[in-house]
Amino acid sequence: MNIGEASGRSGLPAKTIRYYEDIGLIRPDRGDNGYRDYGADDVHKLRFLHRSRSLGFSVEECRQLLALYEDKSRASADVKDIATTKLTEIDRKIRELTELRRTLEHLVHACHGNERPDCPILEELSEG
Amino acid sequence: MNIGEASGRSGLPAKTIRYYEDIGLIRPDRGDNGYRDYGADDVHKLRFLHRSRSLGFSVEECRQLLALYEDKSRASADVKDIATTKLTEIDRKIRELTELRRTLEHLVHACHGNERPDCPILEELSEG
DNA sequence: CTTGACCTTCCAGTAACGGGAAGGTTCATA
DNA sequence: TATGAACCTTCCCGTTACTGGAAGGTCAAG
Repeated sequence: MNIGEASGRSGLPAKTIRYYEDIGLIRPDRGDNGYRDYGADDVHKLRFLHRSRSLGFSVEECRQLLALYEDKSRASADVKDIATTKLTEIDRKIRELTELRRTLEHLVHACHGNERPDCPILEELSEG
Repeated sequence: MNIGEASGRSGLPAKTIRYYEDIGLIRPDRGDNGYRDYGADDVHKLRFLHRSRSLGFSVEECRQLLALYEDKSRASADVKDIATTKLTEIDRKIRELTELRRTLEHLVHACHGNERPDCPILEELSEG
């Protein structure tokens, strides 16, 4: 199938699919006309990539996961390590954002948001 | 003062300070030797930038905040609008990450992480 | 035979810097 | 006075993961 259909089936934009080929994640066949030709397994990989990217794995992590997925002799512990590390990162991000949220909300509440020029938000930003 | 001292006082790397100049956020004087020469107000602005960047405002938002900060006739409502929008964004990010976290944790718990090649994480990634 | 929807490659840009090269300046020390 | 370290300068490339667009080839329908 052409890239348009592979795009439709995988949910990834054609541009992204070409990019994934550029960086060596997939290697579709080519037709006589030069068009890329995707098989069912290619689409399967693309869906795998789509899903793991949307779960917050970086492209390089996806490359590792894909390699593990294709290596029938790999240990599931390898995969679990990657996912656990990612979980820790997500936890940290959530903590940071929550802290940020608290500070920002404090500022927003302190500002009366009227026509007068005095603004506690700017004052705190300039001193903090 | 030279860029090194401005860096030390503002907490921003010298590279970042030069970058902020490139994109027009600050305009320090220059000495006869070509060195940048920062005054107390420059450092003040740099600290303002440092603080607002660390609160999650983009550089362009910082540019707006800085303009508002320097515009003595602005209404505090303008500032509050920017901060409130940012707060909404942060809330959305926290929600997305929390959802991600839940899915990933589910996967990690489902994986026994032993030497056998079957792995629920990879299976779900390839189907999801 | 033409039109429009595909497809191709390549080039450039995004956000916000960081690394490092090549070279000038300043200051303390031998 | 020389010299070496520690500054400073500009410039260019690399990062992440794409996205947009230009210029041009291909294909199916009418």
